[in-house]
Amino acid sequence: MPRADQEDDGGRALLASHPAFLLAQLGSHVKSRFTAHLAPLGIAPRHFDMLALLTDADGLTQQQIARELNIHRNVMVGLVDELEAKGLAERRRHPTDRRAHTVHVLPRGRELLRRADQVFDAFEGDELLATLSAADRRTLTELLRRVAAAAELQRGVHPAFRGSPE
Amino acid sequence: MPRADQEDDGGRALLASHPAFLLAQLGSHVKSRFTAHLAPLGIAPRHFDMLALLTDADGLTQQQIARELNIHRNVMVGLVDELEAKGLAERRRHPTDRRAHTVHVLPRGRELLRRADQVFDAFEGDELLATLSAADRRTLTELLRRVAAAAELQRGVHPAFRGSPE
DNA sequence: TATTGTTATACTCTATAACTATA
DNA sequence: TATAGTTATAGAGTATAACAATA
Repeated sequence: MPRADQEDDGGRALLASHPAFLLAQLGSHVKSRFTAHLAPLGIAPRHFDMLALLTDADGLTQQQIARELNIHRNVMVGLVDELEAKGLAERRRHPTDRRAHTVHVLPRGRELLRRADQVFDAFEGDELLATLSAADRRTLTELLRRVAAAAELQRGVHPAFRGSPE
Repeated sequence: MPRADQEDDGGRALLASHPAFLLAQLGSHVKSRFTAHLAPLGIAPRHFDMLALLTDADGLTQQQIARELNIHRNVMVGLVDELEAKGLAERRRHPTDRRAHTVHVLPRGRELLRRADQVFDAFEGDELLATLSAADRRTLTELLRRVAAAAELQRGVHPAFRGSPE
C-alpha cells in the first residue's frame, strides 16, 4: 500500500524524504513527546531507562549502569541522587568492593515504573504509531532493529565498547 | 524475511525492542554521526539544513527561515553570521520591508552544499542503511514518512503552526 | 500595536579534569 | 597503578526577555 518514492521538483531531492533525516527528526520528536508524557509522574526519560534497567538487573553498580545506559559516570551521581530523593531507589554498600555502591529499586520505584510503562505504551501505540497497522508496526520495528543492530546501538550488548574516554 | 517479535525473559518487554525507543536511539545516533561526517567541511547540520532550504527557495527572510527550520529567530542571527563569515551566504536588504533581511546563498555555498549532499548520501547509503536491501529501504522510508506525517513534522508544510511562543 | 533583527541573560546539558578512598 | 564515586568548572545549546527600527 505504500506509494513509495515520488520524485519532486527539478533540482535537489527534498531532505524531508530521506530516511536519515526522518530518523533524526522523529528521534527528537519522540524524545520531547515522551518527556512531556512522563513529566506528570515527576521523572525524565533518563530515570525511566534506569528504573527499567534495574528492574531487570537489580543491584548493579553506578559504573555498570552508566555503561549500560551509555551515560557518563559523573552524571550518574546526580541521577541516583534524584531517584533517592524521590524514594524510588537507594544506594547500598557493595558487598566486597568498598569503593563501589550498588543501586536498588525500592517498592515505590517499581510502582512508578509500572505506571511509566503504561504511559510509554499509550504514547507509542495510541499516539506515535496510531496510523500504522499491526503488520506495519512489526515491519517498522524489525527494520529499525536491524539498522540499530548494524550500528551497534543495543543496550547491554557490547558493554565493553562503551568506554567513554577521559 | 523479518523474524518478527520474539518474546524475551519472564518479566518486562525489553525497551530496546520498542519502536519508540529505537527511534529515539537512532535519532541521536544519526545526528551525532552526521555531525561528525560534516565537521571536515566546517559546517554543522544546522548550516546544512539552511543551505539546502535556501537552495530551494533563495531570498527568504531570517524569520521565514527560522519558521521553516523550526528554530528560534534569535538563533538565526548567529547562524547567518557564521554562514556570512565563511562566505557561504549573505544578507541583503529586503526590497520593500526595511526591517527585514533576506538571505542568499553565494557560489561558495552552493559548491559546499554539493559536497555536503555527497557526504549525506554516502553516510545514509553506505553506513546507516548498509544492511538493508533496496526494497527494505523503500519500505522503511515510507513507514517513517507516514509516522512523521501523522506527527505533522514535515519541513515547510505547516509553517503557520510553528510559532514559537514568546 | 505588531513585527524584524538584535543583544543580553539565564538555565540546562554535556565534557573534562581533578580529588578521595579504595583496590 | 588503576578504579568507583564524587565534585567543580567550562562550554555548547536553548529559552526568555528586552530593545531599536520599522510596519
